[in-house]
Parts: sequence; C-alpha cells; structure tokens
Amino acid sequence: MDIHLLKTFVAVVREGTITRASEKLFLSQPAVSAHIKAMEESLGVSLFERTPRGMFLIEGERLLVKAEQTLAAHRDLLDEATRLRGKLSGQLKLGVSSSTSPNSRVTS
Amino acid sequence: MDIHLLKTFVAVVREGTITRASEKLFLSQPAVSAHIKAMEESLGVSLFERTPRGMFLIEGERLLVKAEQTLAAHRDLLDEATRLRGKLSGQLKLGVSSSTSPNSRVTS
DNA sequence: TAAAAATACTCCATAGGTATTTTAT
DNA sequence: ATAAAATACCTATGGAGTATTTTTA
Repeated sequence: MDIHLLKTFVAVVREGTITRASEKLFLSQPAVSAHIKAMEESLGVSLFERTPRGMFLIEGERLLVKAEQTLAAHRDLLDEATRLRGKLSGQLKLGVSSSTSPNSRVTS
Repeated sequence: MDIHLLKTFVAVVREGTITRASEKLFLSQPAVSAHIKAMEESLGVSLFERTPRGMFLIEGERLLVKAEQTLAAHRDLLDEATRLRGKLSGQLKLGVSSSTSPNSRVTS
C-alpha cells in the first residue's frame, strides 16, 4: 500500500466529498475515487457510505486514527532523512556532481 | 513512497546483503537493489556503504527506527481493518454477492 | 434534477523479472 | 577469484488524466 492512499483517505474523510478532496490533493476526481476503491479492496472493507451529498465514514474512526498515525510516523521518517541529509551532505553525490570522484562517500 | 520500500529497507539492514534480503522477501536481487536506490533517491540520502561483503548502514540507526515505527503503525491499520471486516461482514457486498440488494450496507 | 461518484478509455511510467556486467577485497 | 551489487533490457501492470455515464436524495 502506498502512503498516498492514506493521504487520500484522510483527505476524503476531512473534506466529505471526493471532488473537494481531489482539489486539495491536486488530483483528478477519478484518481481519488480509484484511491478509495483500491484502499477498500486491499483492506477488504467498505469504508464509506456513498450519497449524493458526499462520502461518510462507516465505523471507521479508529481506522482514521491509525491512518493518521501511520502518516505521522512516515513524516517523522522523512524529517529524520532531512536531518541526515544535512549531516552527511558534502560527502554525497547530490544532483549534478561536476566531475566528482564516484567514491565520494562517508569515510569514517 | 510505498510501504514495501520500508520493508525492503529493514530487511536489507537485518540481512546485511541485498541478495539475502531478496530471498527473504521473495523478490529478485535487482528488484531489491532498485528499492534501495529508489528510497535513497526519494530521501536524498545515501543510506548504505556498499562493500563486497554486503550493505552497511551509514548513520541510519534512527532512520531504521522510524521505518520500523511506520511499518508498525501500518500493521496496526491493517489489524484494525481486519477487526472492522469481521464487525461489518454480512452487511457488505463481499466477493460474489448472489443477487443481493445493492443497498446492503450498515443501517445504524 | 443536480451534485457527486463511478466507469470507460487511453497513454505513459514504473515495477519486476532474467541475463549480464561491474565492483572491490 | 569471488561474492555481491548494479546495469541493461523487456514486458506487463497500474496510475493518472479527460470525457462520459450512473447514482440517489
């Protein structure tokens, strides 16, 4: 499962409609619809009640919490990577290396 | 980022070589190699020291912990989904629904 | 009937596999 | 020389978009 599915899930719950969520996420409406469908299928659970007014979570409060926790942990991971990037930079081949030795790694 | 990348990352750290990790993960060696590469690129950090003996984490203990925490949170999410599945089953259209009303949803 | 979601379709990017080459002790 | 990683190449699947249809209060 991709982290993006979780982001979409949370966005749809928050926004209440797939259409509004798709705007916030800068995705098309069908893409968001597909995310939700993929998530429901991979989890084996119908998550939402579909109505002409939008999407309503079925019994999914805890699932929402777990999704948010997973996203938070992933954000922490990214933050840690940023920390590392600062710490190690200079010894890495970042982006365009102008004829740098291919062996530019951490030596200690 | 896909959860699978994190699983691969953790497996490579644990096993010490991409080759052994690939066996545990039931993936080809190049697939695992690509996972690591993708992860390093998306994070912008070189995670491993490559040697003919295997892969060694560079300064990545905390990153490993964060990856494990994210995986744990995701596992919790899956568990919660299983719980929900049990709770809601019977009122869901699962697999082959033999001429069931399309309105078979939770009513309360 | 009107808003919202789902479907159909097309296209391209990506993921994974096998085979091979490169690397570094 | 050897175990391990990286690369090359190919194929198939999936993800995203636009356009359209279906749904239901």
